[in-house]
Amino acid sequence: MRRPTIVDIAKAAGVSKGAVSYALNGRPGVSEATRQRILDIAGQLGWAPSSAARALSDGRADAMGLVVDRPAAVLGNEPFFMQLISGIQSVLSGEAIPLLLQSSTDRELEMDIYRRWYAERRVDGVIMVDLRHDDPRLAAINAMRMPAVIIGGPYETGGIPCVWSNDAKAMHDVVRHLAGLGHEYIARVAGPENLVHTTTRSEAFAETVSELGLPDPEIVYTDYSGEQGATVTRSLLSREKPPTAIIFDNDLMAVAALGVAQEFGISVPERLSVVAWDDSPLCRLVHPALTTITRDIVEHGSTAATMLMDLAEGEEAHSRGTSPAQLVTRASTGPAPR
Amino acid sequence: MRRPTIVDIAKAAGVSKGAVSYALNGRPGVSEATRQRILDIAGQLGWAPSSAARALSDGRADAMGLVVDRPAAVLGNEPFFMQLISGIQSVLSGEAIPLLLQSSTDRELEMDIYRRWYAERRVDGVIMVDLRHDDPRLAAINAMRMPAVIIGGPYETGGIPCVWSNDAKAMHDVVRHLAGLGHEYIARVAGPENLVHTTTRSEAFAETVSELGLPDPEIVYTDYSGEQGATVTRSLLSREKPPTAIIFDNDLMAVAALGVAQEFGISVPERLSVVAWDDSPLCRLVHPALTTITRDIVEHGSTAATMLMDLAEGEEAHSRGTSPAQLVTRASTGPAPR
DNA sequence: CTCATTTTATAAACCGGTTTATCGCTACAC
DNA sequence: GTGTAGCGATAAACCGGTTTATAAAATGAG
Repeated sequence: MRRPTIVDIAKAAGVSKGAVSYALNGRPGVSEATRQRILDIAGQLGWAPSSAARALSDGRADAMGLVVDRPAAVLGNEPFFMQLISGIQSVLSGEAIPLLLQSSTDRELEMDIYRRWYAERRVDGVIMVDLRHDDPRLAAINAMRMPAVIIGGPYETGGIPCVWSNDAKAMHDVVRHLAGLGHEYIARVAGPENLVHTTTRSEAFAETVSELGLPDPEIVYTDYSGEQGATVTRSLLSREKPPTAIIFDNDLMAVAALGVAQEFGISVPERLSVVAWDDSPLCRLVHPALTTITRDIVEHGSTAATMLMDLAEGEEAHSRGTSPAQLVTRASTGPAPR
Repeated sequence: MRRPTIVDIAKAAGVSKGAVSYALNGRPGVSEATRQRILDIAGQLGWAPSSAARALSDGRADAMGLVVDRPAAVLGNEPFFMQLISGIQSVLSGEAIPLLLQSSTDRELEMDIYRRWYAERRVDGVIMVDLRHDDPRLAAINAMRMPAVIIGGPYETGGIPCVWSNDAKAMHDVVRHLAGLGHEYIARVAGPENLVHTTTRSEAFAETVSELGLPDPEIVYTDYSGEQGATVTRSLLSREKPPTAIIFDNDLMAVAALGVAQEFGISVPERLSVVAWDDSPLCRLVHPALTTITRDIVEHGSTAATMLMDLAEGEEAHSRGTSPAQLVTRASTGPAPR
């Protein structure tokens, strides 16, 4: 039951190793008859190339990597990552390139993993998520000269190509939607402050609010968890002058807010409008269904994977924006209470 | 910026390749002084062993694989997988062993992936999920003699060791809980019928119901999606004699059911009790909070990974049960309406 | 002091592919 | 008939490690 090698094939076909290699890779150097004979024998023996031998010989790993730097518990509840992964897979699977996945607990460990993967020739490149301000990973990646693509940006990427979505525009749309419904006191419950895209959204939020001449808004930062979403919502609704609309940075916190509102006897959307970010089945299932910003996360993944493949081939890759995010209005937003 | 090899180290230290190998692997054959010198130089050069070269030389891949055979869209909404993965990672990361992840669309493709991975020496073993009746993967794995561990069972595993949870006992507890609250018409909204654990739960459900002398129950099979959960719930609640309690096979469908109940003006738990399966933050966030069966999914992953490592070392591994599933009663279950 | 043993180190083979250099042979142009 | 391409195939080097066989040097026993 030993796994067959090209030497086994060569013996069986009565030719040399080299001839077998040419035949199996479809390159010139063998006659058509010999090629067919070799292919047949390889098929019979159930041969598959040893990725280790290939990698050693041509220096390519034929694998890509993704490190996810969030607490494992949070992960399972963020549809974002699995959607991203499935987008990545849709491209890589076609090339029979596996994705190496490892979760990490902090950035230092994450950089170690990158270094090790690349030094060990386990991957040809990586996709990076959760871009931070002054992100130390950028310098590390650049120093290693490892092909990489960032999900996020387009600023502060240190010259590394990225796949970005126009969060500022999306936030603008949300605020205008709410203002159009008569809301004046709009709050924003954001993700972690050190993430670049959190700041991008916050700035767009503040800008649009001020453009519209609305009172100074409140922004609260969280760790994306449902617990913090609930806590923050409770605190906001307990104010003397509570907001009439809240924009959340993911779906889980918005769902938690619905629960808190119900607990407070505040009906949605009559007395409070709620907006989530990144659509998921969850947003459609809860009652009232959540108004959200819908982005095509799967597309983010497939675009990034395609760019990474190009980079690994030695070609250039340029940052790309994704299809624009859409505001999907559902039952959780309505006219501001009088 | 070429990645350094042991030859570079050997040159720098003025010794042979072999000496470097001994030094780096902590085996006898070099003096303590030489070993230190070599280690220092390796550190300075930022050397890491080429996994390809190692794999080629000792025949080990130092990687494990997981194929997820569900539609990508469903994946993002199932906390199960990310939790399982994080459990697996918690063991593998410690050994610096990456996890190869690939999603597939059908079982044939999945078996191809296993075959290729193993033939290409990309993995030393795999973890299999979603055990089905007459699962063709079992024969394939056994024929390849590839180390593997199944999440599920303990029946129909074809002799492959597994990590299983006592679903029958859990289902028994749920039904008794509901019966204790006075419920007689209890329905079960299950996952796909061809999964072994779905049948296990269905049998336990039917058995317990009949033991308690309750009327013949209804079981409906779905694809786990929120949409089907909602559709089925709608149909059940439209019956002339609707169930007063419904047990779902995951959390998403239970959440969908809460929405449908609200839509129908049926209050939970006063007129309908709802039970979910596998706890997640979601179950705590919705209103009313969902009564669920809680299993330690992360533990499933870590146990499976440990067993797989043993198998790959050539040791035997025996199937193991996990810590028992717990019924967590929350606000979504209450006394049956009169 | 000699001989046996252990320690330290090296050269070379090996893992399974890819690739380069080489060679014999046929086909073709001149 | 000679020179030159071009085809089909092979031998051998190479990728970066591990491991075996072997040799030289240091150590110990008698």
